[in-house]
Amino acid sequence: MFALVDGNNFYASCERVFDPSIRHKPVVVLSNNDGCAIARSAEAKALGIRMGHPIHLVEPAMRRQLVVRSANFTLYGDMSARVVSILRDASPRVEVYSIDESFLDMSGIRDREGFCRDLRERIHRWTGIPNCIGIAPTKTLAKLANKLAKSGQGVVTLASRQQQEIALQNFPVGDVWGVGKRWSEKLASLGIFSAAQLRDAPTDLILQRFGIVMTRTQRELQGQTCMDLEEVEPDRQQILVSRSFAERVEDHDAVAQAVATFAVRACEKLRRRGLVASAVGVFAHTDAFRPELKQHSPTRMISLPAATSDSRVVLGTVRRLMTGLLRPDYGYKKAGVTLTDLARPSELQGDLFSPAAVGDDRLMATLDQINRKFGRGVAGLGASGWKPKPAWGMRQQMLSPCYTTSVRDLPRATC
DNA sequence: TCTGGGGTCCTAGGACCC
DNA sequence: TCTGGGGTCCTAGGACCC
Repeated sequence: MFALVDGNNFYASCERVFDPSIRHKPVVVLSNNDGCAIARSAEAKALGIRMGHPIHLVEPAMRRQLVVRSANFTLYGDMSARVVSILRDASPRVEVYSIDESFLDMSGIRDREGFCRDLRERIHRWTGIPNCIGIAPTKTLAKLANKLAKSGQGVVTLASRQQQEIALQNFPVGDVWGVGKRWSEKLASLGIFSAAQLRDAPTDLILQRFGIVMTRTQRELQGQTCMDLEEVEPDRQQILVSRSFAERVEDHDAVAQAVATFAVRACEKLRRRGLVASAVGVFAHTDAFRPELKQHSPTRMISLPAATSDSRVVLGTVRRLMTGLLRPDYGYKKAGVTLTDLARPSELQGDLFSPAAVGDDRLMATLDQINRKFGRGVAGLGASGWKPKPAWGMRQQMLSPCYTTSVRDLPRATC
């Protein structure tokens, strides 16, 4: 039996924890560059603000009613860690599925509903994050139960066949975990509209039309566990750092500096996970939302002679990849760096004549330590350019303080 | 003026091997 | 004239997730 704990409107709720003045207002959190809505409070949803909707397309009159915030992932990540620590305290087996969702193993717990009600209350009281919990024999059903819990009850159990029957009859198939927009359209064309209909559809038809993944979903809806709790996060296969720029950038040096910055950041992520990369890629895009402008989306990838997590090695590679990549007189709107062929250094295949991995681990560890202690970007490499306001910077005009991770941003109480 | 970022898995098709 | 069977690896594209 699984429980899925999910923070309600997570990013919007994080914004509210330290700013009571926006508690009952329609709050919208925007994506990087203040582009699209990526979280909405209940009030904002009620006003019709859709997920992923570009904020500049919202009517000005409506826009004025909203409390709009730039995404503050430092804050959300820290709040998430607080919630997870409560979960780990409550249950020995936890899978952190995303920044705002975790699965818990419910086996051995007699009064599951009571347990989850307590847990829900504790999370809210200790962190300020409202949340809901769904309980069911499979992850897919637990996700479904969680969605039902959002409409008021807070905790929903779908343990018995009877409970599942009523719930699945009325549950739109497009809201089932693993069924996206495309699949739900295709399912509709086959006369499948509800979760119950998908559960009861002929398996060979589902396999033939949708593949193995959907049949797994179907089995999970039938109550058969296909997905276990993954307590240990599997190693990444790829690390990608990319950003859209606030403005189109024609200066190739500025793009190169942006890409260098992303490469350094990607290497930090790589080292943090204890991995090394054997391939490096770069890409850039012009502004796809301006079809009248000249478009160019170059991409390049190269295998390294030896695996590394050394920023200097990756930067040198990135510099070579960037040479001649961009076209003169084109304005670029986005760029990124990918690290692939990731591995643990101990698992690398050696070579008689050259080392399996290269780089100075101690130097990099020192660099990481300095930046952890004194703040990101305190020490680094010159290729990033080091400008306080680079041409490729992000737009973040409504950023909230990092209340929980920066001493300067500690909330103040006045009396 | 303004449109995110970071992942996963599966499948089909082509190149290549013996 | 005739032209197999079995496999791997890679890539691109498509679907999904938060």
